[in-house]
Amino acid sequence: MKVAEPTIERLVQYYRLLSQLKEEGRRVVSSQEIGEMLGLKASQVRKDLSYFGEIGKRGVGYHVDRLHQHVSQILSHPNVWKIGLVGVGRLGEALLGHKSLRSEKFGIEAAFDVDPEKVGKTIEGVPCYHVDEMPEVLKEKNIEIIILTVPAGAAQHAADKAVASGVVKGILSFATAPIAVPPGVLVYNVDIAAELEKLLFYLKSPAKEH
Amino acid sequence: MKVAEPTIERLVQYYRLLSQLKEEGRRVVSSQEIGEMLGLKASQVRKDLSYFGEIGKRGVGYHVDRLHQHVSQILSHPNVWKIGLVGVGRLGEALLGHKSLRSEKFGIEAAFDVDPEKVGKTIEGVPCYHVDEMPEVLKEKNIEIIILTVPAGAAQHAADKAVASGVVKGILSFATAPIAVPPGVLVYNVDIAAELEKLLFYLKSPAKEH
DNA sequence: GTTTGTGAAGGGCTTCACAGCT
DNA sequence: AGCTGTGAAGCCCTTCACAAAC
Repeated sequence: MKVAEPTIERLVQYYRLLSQLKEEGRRVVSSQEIGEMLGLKASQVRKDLSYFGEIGKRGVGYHVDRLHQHVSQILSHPNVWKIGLVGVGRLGEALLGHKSLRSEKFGIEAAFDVDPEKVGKTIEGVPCYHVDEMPEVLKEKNIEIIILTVPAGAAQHAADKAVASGVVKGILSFATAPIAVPPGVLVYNVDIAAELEKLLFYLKSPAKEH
Repeated sequence: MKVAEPTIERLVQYYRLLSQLKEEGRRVVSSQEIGEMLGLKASQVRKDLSYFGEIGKRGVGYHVDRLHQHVSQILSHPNVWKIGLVGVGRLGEALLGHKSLRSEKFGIEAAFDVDPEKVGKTIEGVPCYHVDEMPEVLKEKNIEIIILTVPAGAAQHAADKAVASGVVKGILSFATAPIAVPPGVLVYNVDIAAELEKLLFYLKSPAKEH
């Protein structure tokens, strides 16, 4: 089954909204209502949800509990992902303690840095190792995901070292530098500075509403 | 002139790369080379750069200095943007000290929180005010951009308060909740948890290389 | 010969519009 | 009558391919 990336992004939003509606005791919701709450067209919502089978009831809408479980199923994975975080600077430390990076579905199991002040300590409940120990620790703990929060200049080197372990399948990078990886490894970039620059550009030249 | 959002995002990358090439003393670069360094097709690079006039030399390539200045011009703005950061938690504090959010083109001028421990202090060189003081401080300092790093539950309220000042034009939100703003205010979202979920989804069901 | 600039083609995501259930 | 599911249309961005410039 082929699913577009924007659809997956919205599914995460649907999931959050449905969790909330469920808590509020809401039983049924329409694509129209979901759209209004998330700023999307109703047709977009229906198309997204229809990719994974007919789940709504025509003339009625979507049953909140049922849809919640359905979306959860789509986003679920068989095993619990183990994550390693490389670069325990301010941003890295912030992410180590970030609530949305803790769940029953994944968790940060190890941190890595070069600072002797940090190596050997436990930060936000996560043990910190030296970057040189990465290959062994990643293999030992079977860590398949890496969060990269190192300075741009160190990003490629850190990525290489992580990938060399042979167990890393995906990297979420916050570095403002493009990183190259061998085929089979998936990289997503979160470029905070670029997001800000985009915002500033469209504020300068008023064009469209995002 | 109509410019696509993905183009602006890439322009930021071109700018960074050109700054680096300039420092290395490089004089000329081709679209092919830029593409290889950033992981883009050469035709994409040329199309992006051509939106803003003919800047390359056929048969030669792009003059690094000239192109650097040209891209800088495109991304530039007449005034220096002043930014306010709302929510001095771990993530907020990390962003206050983040190098890529400091430049001659913009800067964080004020932080806001409700924690009495933080209000009145100067954090990473930025004075911290109480959230209740936002309207006056924003107006006084003429702060037009807001970075939102508050918990999801507080995001809409904080956004409302900031927008109520009347001077805020753009919001960069890190909250995992959609925020509604009146027309004329531009919102960009950085959803870290959603990026991670996307990565995990495509790792589960091996599909395309990003 | 080399590399840019660009119209045209291609591909992918969104929106429309309506058939199909309830 | 109300709302979903979906083929078709529309729109936007990327890629191609080649003429034009050096």
